[in-house]
Amino acid sequence: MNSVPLSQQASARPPSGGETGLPGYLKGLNAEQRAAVEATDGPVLVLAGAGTGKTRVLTTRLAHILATGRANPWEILSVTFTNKAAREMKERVGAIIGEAVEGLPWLGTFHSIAAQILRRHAELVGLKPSFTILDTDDQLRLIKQILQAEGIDDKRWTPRHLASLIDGWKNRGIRPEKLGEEDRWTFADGKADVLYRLYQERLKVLNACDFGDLLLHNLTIFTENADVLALYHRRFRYLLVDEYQDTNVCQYLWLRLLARGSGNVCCVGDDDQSIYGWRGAEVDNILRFETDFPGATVIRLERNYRSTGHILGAASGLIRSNRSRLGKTLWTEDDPGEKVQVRGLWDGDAEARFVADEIEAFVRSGNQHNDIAILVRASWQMRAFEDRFIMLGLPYKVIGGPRFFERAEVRDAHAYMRLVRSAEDDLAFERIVNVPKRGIGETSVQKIAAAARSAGVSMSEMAGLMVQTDEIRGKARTALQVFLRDVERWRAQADTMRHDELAEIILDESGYTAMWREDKSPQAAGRLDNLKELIRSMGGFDTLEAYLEHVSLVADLDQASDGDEVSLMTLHAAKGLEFPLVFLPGWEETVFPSQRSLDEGGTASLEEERRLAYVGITRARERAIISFTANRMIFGRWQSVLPSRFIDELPPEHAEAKSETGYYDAGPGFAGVSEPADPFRSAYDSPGWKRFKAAQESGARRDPGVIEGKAKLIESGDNGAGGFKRGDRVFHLKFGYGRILVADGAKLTVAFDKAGEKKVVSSFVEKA
DNA sequence: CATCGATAACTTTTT
DNA sequence: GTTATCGATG
Repeated sequence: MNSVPLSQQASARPPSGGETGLPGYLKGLNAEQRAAVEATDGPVLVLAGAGTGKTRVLTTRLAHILATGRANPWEILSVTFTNKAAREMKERVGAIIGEAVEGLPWLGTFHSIAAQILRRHAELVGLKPSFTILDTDDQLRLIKQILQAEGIDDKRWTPRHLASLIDGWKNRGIRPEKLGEEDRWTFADGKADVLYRLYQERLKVLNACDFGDLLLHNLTIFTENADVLALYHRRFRYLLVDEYQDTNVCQYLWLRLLARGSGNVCCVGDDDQSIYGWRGAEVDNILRFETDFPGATVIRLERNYRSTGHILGAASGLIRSNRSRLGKTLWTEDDPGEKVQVRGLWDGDAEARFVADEIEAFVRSGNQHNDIAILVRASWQMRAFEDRFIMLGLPYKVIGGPRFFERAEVRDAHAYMRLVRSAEDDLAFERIVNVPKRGIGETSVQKIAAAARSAGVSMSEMAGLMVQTDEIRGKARTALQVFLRDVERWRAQADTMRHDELAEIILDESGYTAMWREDKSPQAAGRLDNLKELIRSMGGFDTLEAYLEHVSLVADLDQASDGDEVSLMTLHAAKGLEFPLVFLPGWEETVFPSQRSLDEGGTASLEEERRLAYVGITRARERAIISFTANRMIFGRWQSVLPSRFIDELPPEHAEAKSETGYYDAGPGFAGVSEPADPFRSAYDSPGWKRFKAAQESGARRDPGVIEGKAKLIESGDNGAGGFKRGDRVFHLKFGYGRILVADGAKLTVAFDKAGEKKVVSSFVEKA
């Protein structure tokens, strides 16, 4: 997923070892790394700082246990957080051992392993082994239905809110009956426990569970069935946990139960890189490790093989402001390199221009776009960069972003398949009875739902009954008849046909593909491509079940990682990656640290923001460039903003403010530049200055008169190269259809139907 | 029952 | 600035 070529991924570059008589895989590890590999028995905590060769230690350790015959591949439980990490580990262990690692059946993410276990013992928690795993979307719709059924105002108490509460409880291992008195009152005037229970009951009826249930059900099974737990105690002789700082309470309890068997549990992590507190991760888990597992060996990896001295110095200085941490001191033998740069800009557009200019200069001096990443706090910040890059024709890719399996068209297609596979799947039924529009409206669906629920049968079944009565009339009735008959037919075909072929037929015959083909919106083409991609990726699985399991546990499809492109992503998505040049824009109070972290959560959440900053800086190998602006458009409104406190916390000896324009020199107190009068601040606050800068900086963009003036001038020069000329209709992947206003060589000014007037490079559009 | 327009609510971060 | 939702109209 989203990967950068291997050469760019975290990789230790230890000194070449001169040891002889050692197994090859141990050579080249430094003393601490080797200790971490060889401490196989008992509880071990490896505190692996950024860039200290964590993945290498983990994979070598696994290889070591196998190579020394301490355990068979199926006796090792290795858990990671992301599928990417799991995949990488499989690959690297395979490379060391030199054979296929299909034999590591218990290497995977927490969720995929929990799902595996749950499928084997589903009956113990009242599910059938074929249970479906709901995604957030299904979950929300289910909760909404429950709220409506209970007569709760779903505006005042949003499904989203309840979903996040339930999620939080599950993360902490709390089942409905154990919900505390005070938690009850967190939602709908004391009804929280009732709603939580109803939700769980409804899941059971649907033979489904949500993400949090995967682990929570495991916990229930283990605590209530000693024999089952004993089975896994016997099975797992070694436990290996990656990114331990990201575990939540439920995952921690799960691990503790399993570790009670062999006692050989090795957790690798970095408390300074704990950035998932908002979804239940407990830094405490790693901070408490030594008390939780008495007699634990703790090994610190502090030698960094990734970044220059200044980058490490800046990052270390920053993270020192955090109070709750175990404390590590990263060091390197590399050059100090160049200081971390800090740049102040006027607004977001200026920042994007600055970054793009720096990128072009960097590439001109012989570097690759692939060597560069821009890391932002939140995805809305990406827009300014994308706009600029599109205009310049600068190649870039967004890592993370909207995910394939969560796209509406993909989920619709899945719903069709789910319904064909199982008539019981009410959520799937509801989702697509009327997609594409068949004339079966809200009222009909509600009628079916109500009747089905009171009769205790599935909606499909109830619909089948109702078309034979006068319950539903007219257009809706015939449409429903046709729909049910179609589903029946597909279901009959399912036995004799490959599942990907069938999927194609379903999408065709249901009119779903046609719906998008007739859609003229800019995204329609992309959606059709996604459907094609979906069919293609289904082909890679033996059964429909295997495919559906995959999509519910894997967040994304592998992105083709070819092409020389700048990477644009959030700080969260950047964890584990590294780049020679890293841009860290948007370092302003309320943006980073985010408003939310300032409003709620107190010190803990501010410290998490700081860790995020730390993660950002430590992604850089050679250069890190931090920037902030004086004005930022937030919610479509211009606000003047202050430089982030994190900038003040950078040690002056490792960071420097660079300024060319002269209107900004240094942030308040930054870099030891003491400016008692603080001219910068006062200048910024002066309205006159603002008006002046606003006029000067952004006149061209914000004043339509200027643009038109320029446009007219060039227009008279008429057509440009590339076969595009004024008046041509064009299509752009992001902006949709539009008409060319100005063609100036490869630079086009296009009035897009939806997106408005944009400047783009001709290679980004095609004739419509 | 569907379509269009207005309005309100909103943005972290994701297995 | 956008996207989801709601209400009035065809």
